Amino acid sequence: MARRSDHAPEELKRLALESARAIVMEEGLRGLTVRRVAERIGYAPGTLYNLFANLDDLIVQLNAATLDALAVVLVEAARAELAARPERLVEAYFDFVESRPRLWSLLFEHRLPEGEDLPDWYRPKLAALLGLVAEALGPLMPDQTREARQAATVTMWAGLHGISTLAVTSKLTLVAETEPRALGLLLVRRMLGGES
Amino acid sequence: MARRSDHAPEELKRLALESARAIVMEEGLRGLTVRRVAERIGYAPGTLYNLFANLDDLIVQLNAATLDALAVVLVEAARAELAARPERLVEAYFDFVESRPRLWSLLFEHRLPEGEDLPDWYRPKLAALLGLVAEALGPLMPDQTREARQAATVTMWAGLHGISTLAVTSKLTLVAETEPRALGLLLVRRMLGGES
DNA sequence: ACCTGAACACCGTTCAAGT
DNA sequence: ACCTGAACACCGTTCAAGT
Repeated sequence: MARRSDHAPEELKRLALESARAIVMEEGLRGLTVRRVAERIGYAPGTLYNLFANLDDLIVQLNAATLDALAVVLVEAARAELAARPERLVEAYFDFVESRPRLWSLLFEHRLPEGEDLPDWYRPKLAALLGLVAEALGPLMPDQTREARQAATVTMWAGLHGISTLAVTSKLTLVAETEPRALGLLLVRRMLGGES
Repeated sequence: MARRSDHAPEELKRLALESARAIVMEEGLRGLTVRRVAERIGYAPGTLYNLFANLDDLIVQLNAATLDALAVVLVEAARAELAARPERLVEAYFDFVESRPRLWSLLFEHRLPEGEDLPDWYRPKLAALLGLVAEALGPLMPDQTREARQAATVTMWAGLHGISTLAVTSKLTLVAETEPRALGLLLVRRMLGGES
């Protein structure tokens, strides 16, 4: 058999990524298999290998879409007036994580095989997110060198990631009596040189 | 056949965990399978189910051993005189991560199946590590309430985790021109209220 | 050009049968 | 009491054969 359906290849890819997203949102990485995605879109498993190099490639593309969605909410938060930005950004970040914990987890739970690197088009997405935060918060660190501002931004970024990861895997709750987002805000304020 | 070897069950468990550790150090989580561990210790796959509930249980026990090893190096670092502790702790932490990146990655890459919780004996290990850091650095935050000190400690802990994770998965290098451990030290100093 | 379905080489886990 | 080996129900991936 062939040409089982009349989906254009781009359409089919979109469908596959959407099915994968649904599976991850329901069951996390453990539930995501090539065969289940194929079944969900009504094609044979082999068909997915016309659309993606392999399962890792599919996951990386799903993660890229998640990063794009995160960028959208952070851009919105960065529109706030300068003084409100730290809080708004932290709120937006944690809202995002808490509204799709498994999708967000996939961003860091998935690792490429030993020796494989993220594709070239992926890294600019990461850099853009960082740049967005740096631009939004940079004015709050006026007396710092560019290098110092960059270091502070990256540290905030990684720190928010760490707090969220531990919170999502419940490795924080039993050890901290403070809400993750309060810790995030504390981190950002201290990194900005605030005394709060 | 039976009683293939004369290993006491505790000895056999130790051997299995050691084989698992070796596999992870060489190939990471992706290379770690029940069948390969069994082969490595010279037993049938089914035997491992006499020693562990399943593969997740084996991994959790391996991770517990990793946490114990981390505790050892942090205790040593915490012996330094008060002013040197932040730097010594950060150095010890990153030395640990960089000397066994895949073993350390396993701590966070592995997730229990949906709805399963870490065993009761695991959480005190986490709490003890946090407590160790809190005790070592608490005196550097004398004018803070107990709650504030705890929040600061947890934030540092999660932040170091975030920096290390992103560094190990090379999601930091292309975006930061600063060494991970320098970012870690920056984080800790700022969280302690330093102006550096 | 695209898709199928079977095949291959793996998995985790269970369990009757052996000692 | 402990271990084996086969079985079961899955995997990711490939590829000849079909349209």
